Order: sequence, then structure tokens, then C-alpha cells
Amino acid sequence: MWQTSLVSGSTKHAAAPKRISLKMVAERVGLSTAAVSRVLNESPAAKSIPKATQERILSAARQLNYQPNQLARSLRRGRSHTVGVLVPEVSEGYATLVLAGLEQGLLQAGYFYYLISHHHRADLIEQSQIMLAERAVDGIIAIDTALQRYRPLPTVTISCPDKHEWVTNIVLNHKRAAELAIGHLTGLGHRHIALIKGQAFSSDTEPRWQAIQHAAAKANLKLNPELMAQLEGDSPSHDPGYFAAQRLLASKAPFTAIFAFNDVSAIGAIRAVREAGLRVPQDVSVVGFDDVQSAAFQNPALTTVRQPLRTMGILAAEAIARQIASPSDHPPSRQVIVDPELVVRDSTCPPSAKKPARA
Amino acid sequence: MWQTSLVSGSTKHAAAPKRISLKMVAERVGLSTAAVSRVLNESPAAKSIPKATQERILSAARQLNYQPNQLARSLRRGRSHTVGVLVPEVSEGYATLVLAGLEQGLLQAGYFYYLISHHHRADLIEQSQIMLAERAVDGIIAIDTALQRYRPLPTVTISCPDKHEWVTNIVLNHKRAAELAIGHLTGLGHRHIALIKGQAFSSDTEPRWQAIQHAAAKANLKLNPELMAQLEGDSPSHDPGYFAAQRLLASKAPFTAIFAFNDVSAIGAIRAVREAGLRVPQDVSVVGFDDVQSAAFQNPALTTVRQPLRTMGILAAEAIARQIASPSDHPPSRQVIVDPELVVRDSTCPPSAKKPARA
DNA sequence: ACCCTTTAGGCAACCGTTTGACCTGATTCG
DNA sequence: CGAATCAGGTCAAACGGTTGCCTAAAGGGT
Repeated sequence: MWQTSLVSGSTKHAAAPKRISLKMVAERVGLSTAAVSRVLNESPAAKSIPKATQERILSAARQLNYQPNQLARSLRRGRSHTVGVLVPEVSEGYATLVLAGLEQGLLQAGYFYYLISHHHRADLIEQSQIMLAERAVDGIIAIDTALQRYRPLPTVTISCPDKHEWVTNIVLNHKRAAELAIGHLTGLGHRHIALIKGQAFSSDTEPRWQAIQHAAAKANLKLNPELMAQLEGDSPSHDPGYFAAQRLLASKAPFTAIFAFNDVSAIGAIRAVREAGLRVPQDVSVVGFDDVQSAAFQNPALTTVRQPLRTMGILAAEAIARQIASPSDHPPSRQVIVDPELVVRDSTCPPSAKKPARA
Repeated sequence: MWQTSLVSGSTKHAAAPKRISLKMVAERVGLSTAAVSRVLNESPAAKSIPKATQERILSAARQLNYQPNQLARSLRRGRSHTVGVLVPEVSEGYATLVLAGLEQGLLQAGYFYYLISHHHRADLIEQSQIMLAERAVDGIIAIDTALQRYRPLPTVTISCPDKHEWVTNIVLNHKRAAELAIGHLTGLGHRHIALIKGQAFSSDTEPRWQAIQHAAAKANLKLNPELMAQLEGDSPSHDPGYFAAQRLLASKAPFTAIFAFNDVSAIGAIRAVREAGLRVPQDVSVVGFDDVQSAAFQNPALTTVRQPLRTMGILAAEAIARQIASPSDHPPSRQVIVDPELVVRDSTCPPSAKKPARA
């Protein structure tokens, strides 16, 4: 009985193509690796090598499909052209947009990046920094992250709390952001504004809160402590906002508007408001924060304070590239402040003439 | 005239801490790097070294805060413990969830990853593969990506079109997915179902389309070619779905339901339907696909076919780790098929007794 | 006393590039 | 004519680890 050859051959695979190294190219053309390296890198020292030889080298490299081993190169040069990116988590919303900008900027500058999410756990943050250092990253970009110790590495932070020395921090103009939102709501006639505060671990929570108080005072608006709820739990979903709004609704205090910590929680809040039988925006106006991609596609479309998240990512990439290129001639600590922008959509309107919600 | 020292000192920084190398640890304890390396790696060869000496070495390493240079280690060992992840773009929705799963699985297996988004551009895909190979990744994970050439690297794909040899492909059970959605809608009584097809570049587009036709036939449902719109453009936002639905509405054909290619386009579609003065779901039911994080928080909450995206990410991570660990004893080409699940929420209901939309 | 094994670790090659120093013969300059 | 310069490269030492092989002494059995 014959068996047709079904023998799943790893035979073909056994050829072991073996990566082409510089040495092989050198042997091919009968020169030293030094010469080949210099020519391929267009090093200045290569200018003493005649065009013809250069051509020979280049074409041999091409023929053999030579791909330099970047590990070896990085080791020798002391530059890995890699940065580490620390992020709380990769989730819809905030991180997504910043990452998109970062990626664009980094790739343009010739950098690869390791992405690590730490879920705001201090031990993971610390450990990540160590592991990144071991992998010889040229720098670190941290987004909404409470960096532990200072490390002697070029570092750029986005919306990070503590100002460490020697790091560039990219941060929103919180004052202006608060004024935009509060101004918008008071301008519409709202006087009873509920607030959804960010989680304690989020770096923007405190500065934003300060800014809101400041803006409220300036607008002659009294903030009712009962009309404040804080996001709880580290879920990147809409739940925290949903529950926070429920707590607001459960309190006796009347309100006609909610200013949420971010769009994601605003969306959760809208749901809670609706489930309580109230309409958005007629009964309760809602203002979000960030202007994430889906904000415009909510129903109703979300009025929100736009952070230029993508731009912040690009700025961070450019900053880290600069710092790496010229270590130590950058200023000890730099703030790059970006401006927010109010985007008015359909989730806000003047308060209804009747009584405030839950009055 | 004296100048108080405002000289922005890079002086303090000039200390140049200099990373601790194995050699320094070795010198510290008066042994060779070989011995130190063996002990620190708990290599079997270290068992002939007395406990006391081992302790000396370990404590010296700790005192000096020695961090092994992974570049050097990778170079020597021929394993970088790094994989490349190719993704169309990091945007809200699909990629986000898969990435979350991937990250979890990879970190657990001790791998770092480079993330690259290629926006479906063939040249970028090709180039990325090359650059990843140069950086000596141990493997590649590709998500919804049309890989160009086969490379002799462990590879795992998620929802990728062509079955290359030697790659593990993780893929949804499209047949079942289509049946779930079509079954749900016909079960509710819908007979005029509009379809929003995916962009041509998306790998799931064709198999899903086949599956839908199959499911429709099985359900004895005629698909009206006029009730089909295809997503256009590569924007990861809700726009393509919005415009597709507008085209559907502009056609004369009546329909009572839309089955969208994904949640993001479903959300766009809902908006278009509403702007046309129709209600969702009373006038038009909408079924999405994926069950992204925000699907449950839409208004109305989205009925959708859930892909276990996070799980797919984890599976991919596990698969690549396995392939790297034991090259060549994995089967030549493997399919891992995961099952969808119907999540019924509020965007679907029986068609209204009256006439179909646009009748 | 001899042989064998174990203990304790050292030597040096190697991973693949880069780069400063050097070398040789030819040409140019003073 | 001697010195300096230049063209056209080569040599070998890094970069920081890992690892196969070796040695030297001590212990153990007969």
C-alpha cells in the first residue's frame, strides 16, 4: 500500500537561511568589514574610498539582502533609537489619541517604542522604568503617570503631576479649560452645576479641580459641595461616570448641568441622567472633557472641552527626540503648555425655565 | 562685581553615573565575569559554586544596583524577547481591545513589543516587517494586516486574510456571527435588511460578506443589492458609517434594519438615521459588530455581535510565545477559531407594523 | 599510592557593528 | 630630495554579556 507523501515536511524549512552579516558582505567583495561598514553608513571616512568600490559594496549588500543587526549597532553606538512609553492603560479615549500622535512623531524621528501600561500601580511603574532602562531605551515618555524615582534618562511627561528636574512636561492650560466650561454654562444661565471629579490617581484631577474653583469664583458662582461626585475605580469604561452621576442624582441638591471629568465619564453620566427620567440637555446639560473621537457621535453630540491630545503626543515625541539628540543643553525643567478649546455641540442648552432637576 | 551663581549647572549632572556592567560587579567580588554571569542567571553551571560565594556575588550586584544590558544579552543569545505588533491604526474600538489583551499576554510571557501602525499602506507594512527584522524581534503579530511576503519568523495573525504557511491565524467564526445577527433580525420579523460592508482593505470584509450571504440564504432571506453600502475611506472615526447610511437612506429601497460592519460604523449610521428623522430602533433597528467598550453606552445601547477581542489578543500572545519557544514543532499552518456572541441591547426591536422606512 | 570525581572557577571565543589608530604606496610640495 | 599629504584601505579594540572548554586542587575509594 502506498502512502502519498503527506509527511508534513519541516524539511524545506531546515534550509536555515541564516541572516546575512556584515562579515559576509565583506567577504563577498573581498574587503574588510570596516570598509563595508563605513561605506554603508556613508561615514565621512568613506570619502577616501573610490566610487567604484563603493558601488561594488552597495550592490553586494543589496544582492545579499543585507540587513544590519540593530542590536549590535545599538550596543556599539550606545543609542538604541527606542523609547519607552508609559501609559495607564490602552483604552478608548484619552490614551488612544495621544498614542496616535506619539506614534506619528516618533516614527518620523526614527524611533521605535515599547508600550507599557501600568494601570496606575506604583510597583508596575517602578518596575517598568527598570526594565526599560535595562533594554537601553534612549528616553521615556510618560502619560498621566506618577513616575517614581528620577532616573538619569531623557524624560518627557504628558499631564504628569510632579515636576521632576530635567524633564519636559506637556500640560494643558487648566485654568483656561475650566474657564471655558464654566463660562459656557454660566453664560447659558446655569447656576447649579454639578461636578464629576477625576479619580484620585489621575494626574489631572487636582489641577483641574483647582482651576474649576478658581473659575467658579471668578464667575461669581458658588459650588455646592453636595454637587460633587468623584470617579471611583480604575475601570477605563463608562461605568465610573455612570455611578458618579447616580450619586449626584440621589442627593437632594438640585442641578441643571454636569461638568464631567472627561468624555467617557460624561457619556456614562448621560446614561444615568436618562435612566432617571430626565432629558439631556433640556433638563440637564452635560459638558465633557477631552473631545475623544466618539464625542461628536454621541446622542446627543457632546459639548466638551477639547484637549489637543494628538498634538500633545506629537510635541512629546519631538521633545524627547530633541533631548536625546542634545543631552544636557536642554533646560532643567520645562513646561509646554497647550491650550484647550471649547466645542459646543448638543448636550448643553439653557436651563429650562421651570425648576431645576430634582428641585 | 560678583555674580551669584545662577549658572544653570549641568555640573551636578556631569557626575556621569555610568551604568554598572557585569565586569564591575566581577571586579568588586574579585571573580571573573563568567562566574558572576552564571550565578546571576542561575545557570546550571553555577551549581558548583558554593553558596557563600553566590551570596557575595548577589549582594554585590544588589549593592551596585546592577542592571544587565539586555541589548548585549539579546545579541549573544540570539533572542530579543521582543515581538513586533502590526496594527492598522491605534484608534477607538477594535484595536484598543485586542491590544489590551495582547499586552497582558505578552508581558506575562516576558515579552516586550514594538507597536507599529501602518494605515493599511502596503509599503509601510513591508517596510515595517523589514525594520522589525533588523531589530531582531523574535516574532510578529499582525492584526487585520495584509502581510506582504512570508518571512522566516514566528508569526501570528489576527483576522488576517491570506493563510501563509507556518503562521497561526486567529479568526472569528464568521459563519456563526452572521447567523446570529441575521437570525436575530429575522427573528424579530425584519425582512428588509440593509448592509454596511467593510472597507475593501479590511481583512474581515470578504469572509463576513460571504457568511452573511450564506446566513441570509439559510434564513430564506433575499438580500437586495440596493440595500448595500460599503464603508469608504480609511478614517477610523464614525464618519464612514455615517456616510454609508446616508447613501442607504438616499436610495429608494425600503428597509427596517441595518447590519453594520462594526460598532463604530453602526454608531455613525445611527446618527445618519436620526438626522433623517427616523427613530432607532422603532423605525430602523441597528446591529453592530465587535462590542467595543462604548457600545453599551450608546444611546440607544447597541445590539451587536460580540467578538472576544481581548481574548483574541491573549491567545495571540500565547501562540507567539509557544512558537518562539519551540520553533518548527508547531504545525505548518494553524487556525484558531473563536466564537462570537450576540449581545442584545436597545438598538433593535421588531419592525413597526406600519410601512418600512422610506417606503 | 593511584585514579577518579567533584568542586571552584578561569579563559577566551563569540554575537554583529563601529571606529580610532595605523599602514602602505603614490603624489605633491617646498 | 626629503617631508608631508592623500588615497585606499586594514587591524583590532571596543560595546556587555554568555558559554563551551579547561585547569587545578581537593576529596574519596581501593
